[in-house]
Amino acid sequence: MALKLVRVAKGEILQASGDLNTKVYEVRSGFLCSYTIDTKGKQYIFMFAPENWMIADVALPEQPAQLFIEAVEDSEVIIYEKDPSITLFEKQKMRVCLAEMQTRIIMLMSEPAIKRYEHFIQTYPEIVKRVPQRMIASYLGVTPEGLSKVKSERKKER
Amino acid sequence: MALKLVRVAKGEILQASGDLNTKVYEVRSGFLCSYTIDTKGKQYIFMFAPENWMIADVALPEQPAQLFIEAVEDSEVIIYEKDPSITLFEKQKMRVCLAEMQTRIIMLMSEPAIKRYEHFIQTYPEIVKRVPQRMIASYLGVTPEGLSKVKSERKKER
DNA sequence: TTTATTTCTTAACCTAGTTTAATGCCTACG
DNA sequence: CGTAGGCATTAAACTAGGTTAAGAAATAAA
Repeated sequence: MALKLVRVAKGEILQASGDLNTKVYEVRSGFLCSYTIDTKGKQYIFMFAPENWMIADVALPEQPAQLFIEAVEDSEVIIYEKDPSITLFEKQKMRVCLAEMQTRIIMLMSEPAIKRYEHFIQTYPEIVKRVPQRMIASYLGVTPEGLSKVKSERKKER
Repeated sequence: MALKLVRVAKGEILQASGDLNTKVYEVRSGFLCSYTIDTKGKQYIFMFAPENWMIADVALPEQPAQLFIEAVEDSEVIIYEKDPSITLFEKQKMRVCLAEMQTRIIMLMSEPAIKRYEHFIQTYPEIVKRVPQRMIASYLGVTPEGLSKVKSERKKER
């Protein structure tokens, strides 16, 4: 399997939405994330990937990528060519990712923004320290303003 | 790997939320679905599984299941013990399911209910024929009333 | 067929979260 | 040092969709 180690600087884009032959990225150090952008230019964080995580667009192989993959911090990344692909995904790391997707869909449907936020900071306290809040808001499916709002409402209640 | 073929009647529950050692189900004939229920008793469809689909709770193995798995029609189901598990998931079928989860998260965050609905009936016209609309609404993260509403608003616009 | 049960739709009201815009805060950079 | 760009917070106005309730329509059961 083709394998490559690259260094990317903060802000660099490893893969863009629309790209064909997407790849699988493993973060050796640093921090990546994936996201989409809608027609109005609004960004939606899809996944965070700190050290030791894998990140990829899991759209079907013939399809163009739905996601951008970008470095949130300077990072060292191992790039796997996707072809023999899913063999990677079955590994433990991918299980965590799958489970996260499941929980996330459920929460997007059934929990209000504040609950999703509280769950997130409890589950991923280290990520909270490393990305701006607006990215967390985006990951949770709320606007930064919306998150600020529900947070301050929650405070008042006490 | 332990393997079992069972017949289940419509409405039968193969696995309940909270169950340990969850299994993987392959639908030979009929139709299954998975869902959660919140504290108020409201149901949220997580996945549909017509013939030849696989369905499972992908929460981590030590964790209790988040999902119920239930027969929407009388069905024949192959049950796989989960242990050697992910080997199954990597198969093509699971890719489709993964891709669907990705698209769904993106759409839950970025598209209004009506767009999600239109995408669904276009992508899965056969499913639309087989399940009541309230289940589709639930899958899309809207209430049945909400779906009726946006549908009739869309009609008026023309 | 008649009855019972579930499903779909409509309507009035309500709320969580969006949008837009302004303000203050940092941090980076000249 | 000052200033420019990104980030967080707040507030006012708005809206998509939720909630509740009731009626119509379709399915299933008897």
